Amino acid sequence: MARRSDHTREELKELALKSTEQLLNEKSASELSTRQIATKMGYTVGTLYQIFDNLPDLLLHVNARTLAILYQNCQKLDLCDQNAEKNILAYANLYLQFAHTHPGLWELIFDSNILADKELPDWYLSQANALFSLIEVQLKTISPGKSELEITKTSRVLWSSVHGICTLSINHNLFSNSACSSEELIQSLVKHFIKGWAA
Amino acid sequence: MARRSDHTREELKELALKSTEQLLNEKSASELSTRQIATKMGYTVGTLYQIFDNLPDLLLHVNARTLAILYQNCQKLDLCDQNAEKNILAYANLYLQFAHTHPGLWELIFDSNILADKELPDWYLSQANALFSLIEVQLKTISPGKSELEITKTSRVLWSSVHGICTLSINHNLFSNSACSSEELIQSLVKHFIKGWAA
DNA sequence: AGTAATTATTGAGCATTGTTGAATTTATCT
DNA sequence: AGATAAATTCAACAATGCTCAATAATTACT
Repeated sequence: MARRSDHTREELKELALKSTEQLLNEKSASELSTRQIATKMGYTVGTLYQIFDNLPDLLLHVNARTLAILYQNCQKLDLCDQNAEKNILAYANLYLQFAHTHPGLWELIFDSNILADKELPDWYLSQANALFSLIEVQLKTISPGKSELEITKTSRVLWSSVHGICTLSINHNLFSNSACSSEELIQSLVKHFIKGWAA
Repeated sequence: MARRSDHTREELKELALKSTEQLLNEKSASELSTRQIATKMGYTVGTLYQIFDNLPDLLLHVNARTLAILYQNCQKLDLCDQNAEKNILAYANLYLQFAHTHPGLWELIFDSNILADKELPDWYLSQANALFSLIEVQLKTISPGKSELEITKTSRVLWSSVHGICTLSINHNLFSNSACSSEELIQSLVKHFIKGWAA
């Protein structure tokens, strides 16, 4: 039996998230189980349910950390002051690369089944909005004249489109026979869309 | 006990697919179960496993029918000979509307967990390619000079992007606080991308 | 220090899942 | 009719998320 003073509540939370993230490096989100996570922590399921409401709740917290890491990585990029399109492409490629190197974590963010259609809490939505803001900043330098709503809309279009390319090229191989890499697709998207949008 | 001459093998297959499709009108793909499907058919699970290898196999056949319906709907559209951009937008809106009116069927197509990462068979991939071809036809009328590879690539970009917008606006409400409808996002995408691409 | 109250942890138990295979029922053929 | 073949059923298995009484460990109090 794990001694109850081995970890504080906070440490247990951290331990649970870390264990889940490790498991997601080896297997897909749908193969996760509470017993597996608990075992990896060195505890049993009961303890898990003392920290999180349920599995979807745990996974939501994993997702929050993933979004935070994505945001941090975005901020580490050394952007080019003169070329906003280049910056947006850098963001997009970072997104794509993250999806490739951490497919488990990435899939989990968009797996609506596993998250059980819970209403996303505000603290979670603001994290997502922070990522949108990065693109909006760049869009404003391209077309300072456009309205705030137009900037918002366009950031959503770009994000969703990049996301769609990641989804279809990673999870599903509907494109298998074609010789187009996802990098090429994303480059085409960003280049042509911004060209047409800024005109 | 269902009499064994009640349905032929083919009729059972049809019955299973129809029952699954009906269930997907009421609940999401992750809530499906073999026992539920069998009950709706008026049979038990064993019979189901005589027709399909397993649940992923059954769902793959459901998806094939969904793709076929999508393709049929696309062909029913009365296209405008003079305006390829308009046609592509019509395809995109049809796609979006289908996702809205049949969320269960639509989610299932892209649920990699439920399909268990099976290699997609050729007959399935060709159905998907048929849909791509529709867009390629339109793209060629816009820019007859572009190479075959460029046309292929661009159809993938457009499809994936439209798909991404559907995904993020239907399954997940990351955009909840913004006032952008998915129709607007798709219109922006198609309009600006094609403008920049054709230039 | 010793006992009582509190809190953490466990693990058996419940309903449900996909899948299998032996038993049973139904149809066909001689 | 009797035998063979095939379709259908259902009990069983392992694994799932989650719960809750029992147990163990720590703290509080006298």
